[in-house]
Amino acid sequence: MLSISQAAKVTGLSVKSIRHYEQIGLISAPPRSSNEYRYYPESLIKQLHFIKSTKDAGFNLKESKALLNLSEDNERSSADVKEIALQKIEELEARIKQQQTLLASLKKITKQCHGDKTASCPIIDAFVR
Amino acid sequence: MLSISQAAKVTGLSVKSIRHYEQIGLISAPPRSSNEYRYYPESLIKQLHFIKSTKDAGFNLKESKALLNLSEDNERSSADVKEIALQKIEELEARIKQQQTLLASLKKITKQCHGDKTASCPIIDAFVR
DNA sequence: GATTGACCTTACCCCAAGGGTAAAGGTTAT
DNA sequence: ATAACCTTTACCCTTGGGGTAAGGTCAATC
Repeated sequence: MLSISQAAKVTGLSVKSIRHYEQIGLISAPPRSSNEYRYYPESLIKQLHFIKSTKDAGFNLKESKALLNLSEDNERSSADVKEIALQKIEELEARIKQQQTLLASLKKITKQCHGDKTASCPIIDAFVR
Repeated sequence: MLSISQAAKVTGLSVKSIRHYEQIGLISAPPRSSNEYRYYPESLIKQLHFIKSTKDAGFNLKESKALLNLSEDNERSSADVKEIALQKIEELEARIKQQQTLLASLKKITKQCHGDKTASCPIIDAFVR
């Protein structure tokens, strides 16, 4: 049974995050020792590992929760999992595309700026219209 | 002199945003009529337009503030403006790159999932480790 | 036995950039 | 006068925690 700081260390999460996940019901409350300290059995450590992985993969906590539920559901169909993943892929693609558009236009106007001591500035001009 | 909803309409901002910008000191407080309604002179409308443009270009409010200050500073050097823009470009490039990495690995593991009625799922497996 | 440092607890405020809603009051047109 | 719409302040909500305070606990050293 690991203490919360040990759980944080092995999972790569912060102590604060772990408490937070408990508070929002992402993981269930761990058992407490007589001094009210939280202690994490293997099953919870595994869940925390799982959440860390999904977070690293770009999912938010709500999605992590859904994935965690599916991971523990023996009756699941992989189609349900794949749907969540495909949705995230679409979302990522859209976000990337939008940022690429922003980047391109910002680069374009920035290139035209001399970047010297004079006040004349095409970047500012682009925003003034 | 435009009312706040008229100001919102012409700038493309929301009423809520305009009040928010005032509250955080991004724009100065507009004059009020005897009934305490805010009224926006041309100068403020121009500032709001400017902020909308910078926001659309991907800058956050703090950066918008800095750019707005520079836009009104006759003593500015375009180098200062360009520095902010270049910084944002770097930031965008880094974010895009990171998301592309995420996207690539997510696509890779997702492709391996059959997405059928069986429980077997390489996506879940990737998160369990 | 006492102290020290590291750990734990709850509870509160904070970030960005507003959205939503309520309660109250003002304006405009019919 | 009444409806429809506008404005005001004020408060709570969002995401994913970070920071900090005040207090309790534990293990080790003196």
